[in-house]
Amino acid sequence: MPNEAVSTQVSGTEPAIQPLSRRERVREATLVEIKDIARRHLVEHGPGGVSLRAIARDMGMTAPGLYRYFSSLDDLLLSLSADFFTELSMAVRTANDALPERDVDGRLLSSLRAFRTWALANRAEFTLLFGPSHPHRSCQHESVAIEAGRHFAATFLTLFDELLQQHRVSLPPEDDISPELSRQLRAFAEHAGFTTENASDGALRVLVGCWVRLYGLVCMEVFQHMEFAMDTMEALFEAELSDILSSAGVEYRSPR
Amino acid sequence: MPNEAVSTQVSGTEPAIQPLSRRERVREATLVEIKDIARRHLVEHGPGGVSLRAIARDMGMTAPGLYRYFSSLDDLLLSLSADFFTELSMAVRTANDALPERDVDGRLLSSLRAFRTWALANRAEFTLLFGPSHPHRSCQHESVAIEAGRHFAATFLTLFDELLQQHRVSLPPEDDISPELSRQLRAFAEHAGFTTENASDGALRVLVGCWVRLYGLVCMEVFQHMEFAMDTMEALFEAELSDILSSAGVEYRSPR
DNA sequence: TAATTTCAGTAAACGGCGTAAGCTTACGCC
DNA sequence: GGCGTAAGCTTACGCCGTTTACTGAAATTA
Repeated sequence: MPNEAVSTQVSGTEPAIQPLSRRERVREATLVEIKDIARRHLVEHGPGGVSLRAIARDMGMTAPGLYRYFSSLDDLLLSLSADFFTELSMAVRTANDALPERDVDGRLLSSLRAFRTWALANRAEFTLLFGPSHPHRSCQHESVAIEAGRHFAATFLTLFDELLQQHRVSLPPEDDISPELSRQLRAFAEHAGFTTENASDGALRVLVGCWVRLYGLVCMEVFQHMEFAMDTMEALFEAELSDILSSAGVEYRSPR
Repeated sequence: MPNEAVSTQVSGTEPAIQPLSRRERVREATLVEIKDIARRHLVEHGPGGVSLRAIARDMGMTAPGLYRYFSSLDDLLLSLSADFFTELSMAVRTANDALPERDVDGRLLSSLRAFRTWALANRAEFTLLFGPSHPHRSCQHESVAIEAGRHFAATFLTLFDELLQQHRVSLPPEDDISPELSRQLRAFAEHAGFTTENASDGALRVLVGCWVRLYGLVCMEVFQHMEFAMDTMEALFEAELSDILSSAGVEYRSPR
């Protein structure tokens, strides 16, 4: 039994070393080729414009062959989603790491801008991640993508957590938060894996408020619902960014 | 030439009286039947789950026959979009008209809640209107839908205008608005047909800010990106609504 | 080395799709 | 009664996802 593989890997993170058999190496290569081509089609024709047959044709093979790699078209798109989430996470983290650690404000600004930048440079991919969810395949365990999504969320959550560590966030008055809202905020925190001591209801309220605003802003731009009037929404984004962050006690600085 | 039709109609708004020939009546009936069934499919299978063949099958006819009514599937969906925009406009207007005219705050609150309510009761329809735009058919003159969309926007714009008439909106400091942003805000106002004297840069800034937040909030709920943590986002919506409107000088009141 | 298992990829087929071209048939008008 | 218009049909083309049964080569075992 030479070239034993995958038997004692650490977890899903990294395959420890690389005792990949030849079979497994070529399989891995085919897998990434499929995903590369699928992404190209996604970018060129949007979600819904991705088809197994066209992908297979581009690779010089037949569609049923792809079923050795993905159990369905949906499965392929889910796998792509996972990739995109980690790519987006990396983009944000990179922007974050470009600034000195103690400059929390700068890192936050930079991270949020990186989110928008990635979204605009990868509209179709963003749509897949943050656009309308499929009607039938509900949010239920689409393991890969959901896990990557959680990981992406953590990127922002830790950043926000750092902000909380420093006193500065001005929290909304306690009685502004209804019991109902409080319950839902705590449920959110739990499911998102945000269980710090610092996470008071007020802090969660601010966090979610910021996220919703950022999300709306970027969606509007990516989905092009202002296209008829604005060529780019950069200026509006910066203005809103300033507002959003000031609600979290962060001092705005213009980019560059 | 009895039963003369459509010769002297006022415009696209209403066919004046109803000198519709029998032919035209039955055609009209078929047309609404197609759209009714299409909407059912849209609701049941989402956009992308609407197919001419399935619609035709449900009506007991064949797909090519539908081309007598719509020049393509896309054309049908566009026509549906237009209908949905006017339906949504009506829902908002109805909520607005339920309160006394001088209660601007109340009418605004009621209108924004009606927007969310309609969106949640008509997820698929909302997605068609406000979800990702098709990649290839850019926003270019999709006449019917674009016109209905403009009409919908006007619903909110007039409401906001009333708010401006009364001094109360506290405008952001002038120098908070970059020249770039100013230019884009004015472009937006012009394209949206919002040309009141009251529309200072500051006012436009507040208006667009409110709209973006409302949009993001409702998108997040309709697209179910918080589903994993929150069953309903009602509480969060009310909390954000309070924030949003306070930025426009409107006093929040809880519903009912 | 020979036998055997595993598995990537194929061909054929089923049912579904949007759409174009050409034909039939009935309604509405003179 | 005759005729034009247009609604709806048939047929056809080329896409699509997915299933089934198969081939043949590589990897494993003996």
